[in-house]
Amino acid sequence: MNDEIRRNLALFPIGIVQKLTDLSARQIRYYEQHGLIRPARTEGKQRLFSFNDVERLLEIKRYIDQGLNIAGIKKMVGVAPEASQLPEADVKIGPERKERKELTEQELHDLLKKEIITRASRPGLPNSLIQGELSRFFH
DNA sequence: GTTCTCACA
DNA sequence: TGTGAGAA
Repeated sequence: MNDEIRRNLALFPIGIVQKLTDLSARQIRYYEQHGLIRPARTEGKQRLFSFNDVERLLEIKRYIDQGLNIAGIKKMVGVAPEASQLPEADVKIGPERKERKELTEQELHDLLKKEIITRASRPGLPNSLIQGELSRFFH
């Protein structure tokens, strides 16, 4: 499984993302409306965020803290005009899987660790997580 | 229990 | 942006 796929796997429900980013569900949904992120959806309409989405939210959060508004952030992050509905690497979490696997704190840490390790081993760090934000993941 | 959408004092 | 209603 390559990084591209792994980074785009929709894994987290909005609740997890809230903790990861310290953003309110309201804000997260609001940013989605403005095309800043485009999480996948389960058949039940629930949002599923990928690592890429989380990173982008952290990036957005930085700009918010810097006093930028949505309009300014759109330019910074680069909002794909008609990308609001583009199919993203989706994950099968539907009827066929009776119980949606719960993401425990431990599993979450493992996932994040692996993700971070792969980035750390690649000096090029394209869209790396910010050092300061990184600490949030390791309590 | 969690998330979704929609609407508003 | 927050919050509450009503549904899934």
